[in-house]
Amino acid sequence: MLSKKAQYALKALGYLAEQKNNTPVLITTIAKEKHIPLKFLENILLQLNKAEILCSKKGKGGGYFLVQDPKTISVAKIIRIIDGPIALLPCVSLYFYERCQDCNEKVCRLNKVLIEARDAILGVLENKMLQDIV
Amino acid sequence: MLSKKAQYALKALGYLAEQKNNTPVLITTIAKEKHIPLKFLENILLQLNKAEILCSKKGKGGGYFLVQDPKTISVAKIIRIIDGPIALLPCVSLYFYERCQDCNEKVCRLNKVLIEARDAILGVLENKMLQDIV
DNA sequence: TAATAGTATAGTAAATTTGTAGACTTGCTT
DNA sequence: AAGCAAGTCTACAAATTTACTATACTATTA
Repeated sequence: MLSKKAQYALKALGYLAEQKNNTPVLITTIAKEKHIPLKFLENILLQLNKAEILCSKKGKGGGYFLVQDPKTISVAKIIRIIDGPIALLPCVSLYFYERCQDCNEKVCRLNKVLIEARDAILGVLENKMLQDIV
Repeated sequence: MLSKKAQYALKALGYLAEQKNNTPVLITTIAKEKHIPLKFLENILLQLNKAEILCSKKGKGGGYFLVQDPKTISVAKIIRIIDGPIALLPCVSLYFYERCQDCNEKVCRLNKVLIEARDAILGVLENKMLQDIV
């Protein structure tokens, strides 16, 4: 399941993607519009900023705005930045891979099943873009 | 991601599915063979027992054994019993549905995307059986 | 009836999630 | 250059969940 944080991130990014001319929006505005706790949202936006999904402008008239075209940011990418792996176990994760102890991946049948499951869900989430959820 | 509990459940059920004649196996044996903390495993097996995935026999010569054919128990079912929803949000869960506040499902585009994602992953997990992971 | 083996309930420690506080930095405007 | 607007950073704290433990109980069978 997605965390609240990831849900908030998707909502906030959706809101930014809706803006005309990609003009800076105040954190406060996003928080109010999307009913997200202000300070929590600050953290989230900062994290997305560091991941270079969005940019900020300080001072008067500042705020957050998207850096990339909403057509090019996948839902999978956003989820990974906030929640980490999409796969059901680390041993089948593409971006957060960790070896299982107690199990030989070459032989493990569960591994094979979960790789199939991962590919199935990524088939959707990698191809759905921010634009598709506004 | 799957919890340890769900991983242990899959391992334990896999072990039971491997037994010839479906003869009762001691919790202690499963715990040792599969390196699962004994008391934790007791809870897990009890939960699977209540969900009617497996049966128990008390007294000498007792233990746990499968009630159903491993061909008929899906990986999805086991995960649901232990971890609950497979979907990414409650508002797209088939078995653990809860309405979103703050969002109209009829209009919400994220809802549509996550339903697609759910169907994709269930396409795999509902069709992979316990037998497929031993 | 003693030993075996599962049942049930509650508790606890660690980790994670969710959210808060407050001081700090940067940049715009006058 | 002053002063305010707005994002940055670090740390903390409450709530929840996860992973695991303890203990007492019940049912079965030799």
